[in-house]
Amino acid sequence: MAEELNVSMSQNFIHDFIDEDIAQGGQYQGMTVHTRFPPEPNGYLHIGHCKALTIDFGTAEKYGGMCNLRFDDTNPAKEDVEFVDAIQEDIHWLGFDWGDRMFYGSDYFEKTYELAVELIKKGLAYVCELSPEEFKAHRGSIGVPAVSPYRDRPIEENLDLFERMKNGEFPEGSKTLRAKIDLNSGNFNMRDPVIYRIRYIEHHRQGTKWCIFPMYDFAHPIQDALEGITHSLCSLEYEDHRPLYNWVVEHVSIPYHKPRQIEFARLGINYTVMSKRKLRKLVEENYVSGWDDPRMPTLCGLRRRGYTPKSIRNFCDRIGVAKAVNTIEYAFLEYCLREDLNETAQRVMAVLRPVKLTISNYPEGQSESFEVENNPNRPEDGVRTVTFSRNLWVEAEDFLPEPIPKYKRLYPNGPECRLKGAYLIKCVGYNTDEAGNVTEIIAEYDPESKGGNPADGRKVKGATIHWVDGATAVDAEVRLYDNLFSDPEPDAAGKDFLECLNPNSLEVLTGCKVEAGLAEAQPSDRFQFMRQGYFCADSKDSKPGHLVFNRAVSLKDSFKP
RNA sequence: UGGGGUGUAGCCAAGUGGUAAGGCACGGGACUUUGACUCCCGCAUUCGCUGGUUCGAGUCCAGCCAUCCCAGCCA
Repeated sequence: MAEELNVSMSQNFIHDFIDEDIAQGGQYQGMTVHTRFPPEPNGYLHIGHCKALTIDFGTAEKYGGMCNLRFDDTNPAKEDVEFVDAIQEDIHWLGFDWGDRMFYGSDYFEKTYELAVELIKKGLAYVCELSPEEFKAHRGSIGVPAVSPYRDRPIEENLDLFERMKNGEFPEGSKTLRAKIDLNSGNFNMRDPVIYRIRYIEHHRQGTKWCIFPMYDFAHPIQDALEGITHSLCSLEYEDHRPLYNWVVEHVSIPYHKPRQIEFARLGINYTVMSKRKLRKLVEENYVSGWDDPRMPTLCGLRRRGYTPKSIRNFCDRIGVAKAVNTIEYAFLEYCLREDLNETAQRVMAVLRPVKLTISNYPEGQSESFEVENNPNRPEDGVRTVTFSRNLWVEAEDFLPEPIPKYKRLYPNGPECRLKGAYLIKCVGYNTDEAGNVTEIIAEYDPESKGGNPADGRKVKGATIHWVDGATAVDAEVRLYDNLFSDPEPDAAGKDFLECLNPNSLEVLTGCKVEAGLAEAQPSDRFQFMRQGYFCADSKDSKPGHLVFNRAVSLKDSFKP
């Protein structure tokens, strides 16, 4: 199903680490590099996840290994099946394939429990009865060690208590299982971290079978080891957890091998919120129409917005992989899209802000048709037929009563311009309403320039202008989007991200003229035109298409009124 | 002032002791039946700062500064 995307991963510091591991042999001797992509099913995937996806799948592929898809569902309070399905769909849409290696962290609950028991038997874990509040009070502080009065409980007693925790004999929050590591560590993750907690919540897969759930720090390394993952790639905020990750791998008996965690910086894009918590708020409180609202940075949102899988993957590959906190400019994402669209998009002419153009010397009632190439870069894409008559619609900004410097479009006695694919014209006048708004542009055409080619071969000074035929053009309801956020950027200091919502982010225009050929194809669709020059159909099932306007308006401009 | 990271151009980013790649953005020009695309040209005498080692330092050493993450029974 995945088309050949031709996106290859370039060498980065993670590869350097892996190369060292392979060169040194040791625990990686003879092993194939395997990675995993471990989303927690508590939201939709966004473009930030695509960076991780690209790194996880790309690294495995580079070394001839596999990348597993594993749902990290060890916290029953936050997870839902809705997200499990959506996540799979989005990963496939991007073109990544995990084959038959899809797992759930919760499928390892039995094994994880056994390993916890093993830890207890080794004297490396104990049941603690501190309440959450007491736990905080006993946590210690910088330079002050943590304490737990239950630390030296006999092994037999721990075993008994832990089993009874599993059997549901104790209320939530009353007991935890803690790893016995170092109450003095400057790294608080090592101050006897909780590795199991009691939760009487139905799990989306396990139902009510369990009432104790392993913490991420305990479950993740075990899952990695069980699946034969050699390199567990994650984001920077887990650096502090690596000692704990290694501790678990070291002290738990999994005959397989010992995976290595490597961290990289997550993706940041300006004017874009990447926090799952915040995106969830936007959806739940109806600031947007849903997870796939075209203004969302989710993969399904970007898809509706007209982004192609290839463009997103190219983007993720090109931004690089490093450990420095980064904020990529939105313009770079746009560039990656334009690049792909320019290659593949079927062109069509459209007029967003129509102004009537009358060809005064073209006979009333006459009509003819022209063929226009669908994609000038790909002749094999063929041509489409457009009709032409005396009355046309052109973009309002293609006319000015008084020219400004370097303006080479329509204005009275201005330069000869070409109506794309049709004729050469010269503007001879215009009409306005009482308020002075331009209502009609008057022009004369050169009958000897059919197809836009003047008979005498003279060069055209003016620009080539897009147009649609007033006789056959179809009105479409159009949505013109700005970015969801504007200056100040979301997450700007002291600003709640909701305060940064762009009030103009959704603009509904009607009366947009669309070339007949396009509108006839899907007469009932409401097309959403994006400023960048592409659009997508309103419903998820409709096939996205693309328009290329005569002038692209950079998203950046929309931030500056 | 505890622990863990990171600082190379407006934004990313390569660089692993031999004289600062590349991309985006931006500016200029050519070309063009999309002011698009394409093509040229320009864009860090300097790598957070200060010292030190060296014939030679973005790379090694020391100190300093800035900045991000961590005190969930979240992941």
